[in-house]
Amino acid sequence: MKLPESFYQRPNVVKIARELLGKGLFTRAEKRVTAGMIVETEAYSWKERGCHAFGARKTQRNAVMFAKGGHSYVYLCYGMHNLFNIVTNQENVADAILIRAVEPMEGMEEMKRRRGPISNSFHLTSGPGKLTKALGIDRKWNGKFLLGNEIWIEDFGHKLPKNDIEASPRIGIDYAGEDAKLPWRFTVKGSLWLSK
DNA sequence: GCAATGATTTACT
DNA sequence: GTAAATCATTGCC
Repeated sequence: MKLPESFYQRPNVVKIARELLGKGLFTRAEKRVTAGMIVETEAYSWKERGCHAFGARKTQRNAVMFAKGGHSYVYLCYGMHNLFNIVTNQENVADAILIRAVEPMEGMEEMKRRRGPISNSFHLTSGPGKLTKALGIDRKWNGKFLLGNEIWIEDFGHKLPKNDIEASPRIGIDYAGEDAKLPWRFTVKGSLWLSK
């Protein structure tokens, strides 16, 4: 079943990031459904430098982070990669969770088609820029609500033992200084689909 | 108005 | 291991 609105609107973004592991991310693009199990997330909060909305600075790009929890935040990085985030917390509190990797579940052939014939299946969704391409997410998906029929997250009853979850520092945000060391990255231990 | 740069991926040395 | 690709957003002039 789909995760309820209330799941995203709780105040502790780090806790939500951890709980998203093992959940299913579904998209319906070009009339085809594709889905993957979330195996890697990172939490971002307006209180630390790693976040686009650091210090509650609102800009045109990150405006959707200030919406209430349960919206999607998609933006372009390095000029060519769409990164997918989930907005959490209450309205005007800019917290978000970056989905860094998923394990393919449904629509494998469709995802391979979008990614091109070159990449083998293990590289299909093992990175934030790759999974958005595989699932058909691009910047037009920014600001969508995660309870519609285009994109949503399901709890499909996957059992994830607590000791299979690992926390580590986030990746690629060296510019954030001390905040870069926060152990706000969560991964499923031993998954073959983690980003490298 | 304009230059700097990034929550990355890929290919090549 | 290193570097290039490539562009919207940002912040400063």
